[in-house]
Amino acid sequence: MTSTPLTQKQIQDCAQAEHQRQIDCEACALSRLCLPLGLHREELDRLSRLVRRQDRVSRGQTLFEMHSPFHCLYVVRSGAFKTTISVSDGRQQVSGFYFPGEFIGLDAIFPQQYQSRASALEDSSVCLLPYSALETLSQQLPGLQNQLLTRLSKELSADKNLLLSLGQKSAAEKLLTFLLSLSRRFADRGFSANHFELPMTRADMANHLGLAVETVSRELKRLQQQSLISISGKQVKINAGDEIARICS
Amino acid sequence: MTSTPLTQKQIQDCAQAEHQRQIDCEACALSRLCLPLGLHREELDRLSRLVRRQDRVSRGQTLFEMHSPFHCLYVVRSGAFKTTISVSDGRQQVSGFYFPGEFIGLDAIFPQQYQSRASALEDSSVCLLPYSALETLSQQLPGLQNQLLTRLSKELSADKNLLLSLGQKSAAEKLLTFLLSLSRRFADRGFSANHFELPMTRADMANHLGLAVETVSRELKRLQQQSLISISGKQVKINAGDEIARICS
DNA sequence: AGTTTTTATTGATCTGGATCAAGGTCACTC
DNA sequence: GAGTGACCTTGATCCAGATCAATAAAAACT
Repeated sequence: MTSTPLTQKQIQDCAQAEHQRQIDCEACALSRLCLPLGLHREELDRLSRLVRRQDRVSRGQTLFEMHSPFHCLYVVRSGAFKTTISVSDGRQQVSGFYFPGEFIGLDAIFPQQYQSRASALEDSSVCLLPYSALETLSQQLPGLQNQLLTRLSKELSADKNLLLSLGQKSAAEKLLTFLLSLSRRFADRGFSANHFELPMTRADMANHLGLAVETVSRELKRLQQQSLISISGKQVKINAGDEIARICS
Repeated sequence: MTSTPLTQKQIQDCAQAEHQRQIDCEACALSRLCLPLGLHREELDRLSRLVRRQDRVSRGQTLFEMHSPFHCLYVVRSGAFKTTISVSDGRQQVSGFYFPGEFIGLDAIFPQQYQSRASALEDSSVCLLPYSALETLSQQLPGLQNQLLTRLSKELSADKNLLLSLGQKSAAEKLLTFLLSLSRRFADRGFSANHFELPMTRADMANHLGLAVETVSRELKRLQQQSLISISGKQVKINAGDEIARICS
């Protein structure tokens, strides 16, 4: 039994076909963070057949626009992305940041259209997962079904936590909670938990946390004066991770 | 009001507690809003076999505590629930409200422990879905897998919208957006979209929207003075649904 | 049916963080 | 390496909504 091949239409719907290549999930350096987790060699092969890769997504480029029809999930391969929801009067909310191995577009499964705009924070690359084929395949591979459900649930958890931040926390607490979550995600990816570079601007951070840019600037400075963090431009050092974790929990 | 948690036995073995009965999903009045959607008769039968029902969940009673081990998803049969996340210092955030046909506990799938406390806003009843059995069965029933993924995605969409409210909107806008979402959910359940009763207190509403109770009271009054709504205690009338929808979009 | 408790309203005052305003710094491009 | 535009910081002021305080109205309990 073979998995459903991608139709030309599906490929074009997802993005521009010319920059996409078929790939080998088994050989991918990201496989420990990505879908393949828990799949066997033969299963990986079937997964590989439906995945497409888009290697060049340059800074600022969008993967999809809000309300455009949903066909593919995206997995970040390298770089970083943000998603933005907007209201008719122009106000917008940065609803999430996405790093290698993370899925973009999960909230589009139900309405069958993307609920936000996704754009690259730096030069990046992604894999495209045509959703209907993925759904069919995950019917046959329990590990894949589990991965999908888990990813959805994980993003749900993260969003509930952000709700807590936005609804109840002070500006400084919001920032600490945010930095801590970044720190943990970088650590998961094999980078330092205590020293990293922010891929987003102060404006993105401020908007995401429901603050003004000026407040972010001032509060980061204050957190540095308290020696909880050190910050210089986009370079962040977490000086008192345990203390911060205590404050945020 | 007393709040009696489920016994450890109930939590650990969803299928055995004395107030739980096996049920017939096919005969359930809620089937159009619930999991059975899209399943055939024979499939429904298999689903019915793993679902258990708990008919008496009285006002204030909890379904599960935050951080307790995850075994079951819950589907509201009648009544209404809220979920609450808390931080160590006692602050808490009402992270969601749940009505008949809606799933509680989806964010627990990934961490395998509940991420909030769920409690009944009024006398209610629920169905319990032992998750591991559900996962196994949905491997065999494509319609069921689709339902699960869809439910997760739908809640994700709803949360992203709430993030937009919390991050960017004024108190009045938050309230209108909230009332509109309630209105739509009631309408989906066959009730009036323009006249309904709030199942939660002002305090729950305020907390959910990141406001003070006093602000909720004052802003609701102001919205009534603008003739957008009529409100008296828990009775709400939506007078200008289209106008409200325009403001919220 | 009356008492207690919880929930809701209203008014007065306060404040965290927004907004306004002005420079400063960085990273491009040419 | 000078110019340009995007991004960040800092200071001054303002305001939406929080907090404090008191009362009123519902529920819930006895």
